[in-house]
Amino acid sequence: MTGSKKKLLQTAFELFALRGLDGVSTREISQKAGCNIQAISYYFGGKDGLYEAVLSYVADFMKEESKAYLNFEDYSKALPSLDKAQSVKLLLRVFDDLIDFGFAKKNMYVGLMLTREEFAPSPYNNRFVDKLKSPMQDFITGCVAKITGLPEKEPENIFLCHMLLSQVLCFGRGKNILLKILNMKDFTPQSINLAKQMVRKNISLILKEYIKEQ
Amino acid sequence: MTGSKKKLLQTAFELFALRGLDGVSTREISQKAGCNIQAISYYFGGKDGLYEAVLSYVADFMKEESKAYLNFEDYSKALPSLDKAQSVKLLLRVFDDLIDFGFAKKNMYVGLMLTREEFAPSPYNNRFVDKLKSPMQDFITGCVAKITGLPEKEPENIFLCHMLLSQVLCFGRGKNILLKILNMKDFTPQSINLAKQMVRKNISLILKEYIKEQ
DNA sequence: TAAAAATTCAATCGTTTGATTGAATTTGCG
DNA sequence: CGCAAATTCAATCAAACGATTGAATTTTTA
Repeated sequence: MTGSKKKLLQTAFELFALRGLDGVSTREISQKAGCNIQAISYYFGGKDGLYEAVLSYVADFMKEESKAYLNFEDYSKALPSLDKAQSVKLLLRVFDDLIDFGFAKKNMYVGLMLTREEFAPSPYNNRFVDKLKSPMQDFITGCVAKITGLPEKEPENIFLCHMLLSQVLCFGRGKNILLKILNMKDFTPQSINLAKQMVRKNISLILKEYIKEQ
Repeated sequence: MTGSKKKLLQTAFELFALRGLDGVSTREISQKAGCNIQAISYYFGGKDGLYEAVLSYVADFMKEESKAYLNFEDYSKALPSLDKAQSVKLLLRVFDDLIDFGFAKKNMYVGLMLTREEFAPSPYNNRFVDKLKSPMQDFITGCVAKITGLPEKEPENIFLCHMLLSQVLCFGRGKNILLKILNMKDFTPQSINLAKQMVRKNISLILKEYIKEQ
């Protein structure tokens, strides 16, 4: 990939993540990328094409990132051979990783983009859903169903997954709000550990209760 | 308020909630409101003024709505005279109300607007923060601190509040996702009750654990 | 009812938008 | 080198944007 193309993609990525498709003009993008406006048409066929390329870029980044961890397809495959205790352990580890991911500074724009697309999906949103959202969703519902004994598609299981996941993702999504409340500039490793510890504690508490009821 | 002004405000409210300030043109608003473009300048001084007016309108709507319930200032005032069990009860009732609010169809655009402003605050966002967000935040942190015995401003207390609240708000925010997963068109009273019941169960579980540890 | 105020309207302003043109320049390759 | 492909550029386009003008109309008030 040429320098200009890469620079355009990176610049557009950050600007789109911050302000959305309608909030950024092609002129601003090209200017901040240090190249001509026409390059957008040349490389991406236009503004929409650039946005689509950005989404693909983010999806690929996540895929690459998840080679080592957060590989939900592999987790789902491993699930059948695990017992309940092991499933709980895996789920908690995944949540730990998700919190690390959400807090990592280098993932800031990725997080913004994912949140933005979740709230107001663009026509190219399937880039995320297929490669990312669905595998994660599938793993979590399957894992939780296994732990609780609930049918996977039952509303109670869906709601439970939704609630558990929201407790994890709220740290990535609410970073700025939390920093403001805590009157801090950045999260310390200690506070990240605290978040992970609290998630582990509360979620295992909830799951244990479900196991107890069986 | 004249007919045109009201119609403009209502139309702009729905369009801004769905697509944001940059996503809607004054022409579309005035057309769908059934009046001239110039009326926007006449009544609101321009597009930005209209957006500001929409935010005020939403804040007032929430204030009005919360006269009967969700009155966080009153809850905070009542807090000192409550014991721990009563505080838990109040918190759970507030969460119940929040879920009802989030699921109510008539609050759809309000919910979108609040979510949008939370994710990407406009310059007029203080309309919400002052009238709504802060009182809610204050009540919850105070209430939870009282229940758990944690200092109100301690990171652990802040994180806990954040996690608890996220479990509640996730139903309002994730409505569409949930409906899609559940393959449903609308939430039934039963499923709303299920959500409330699960929130009550999980949150009281978490809080009880904190009480136990003291 | 007549004057005044409030409201609505069509027409148009200057700007910004995304996109295109066609030429200039750089790069890769025999 | 010399040619062709790839890339970059300035200049410009039509369309959409928010805003304004000034007249027409309706409503209010005395």
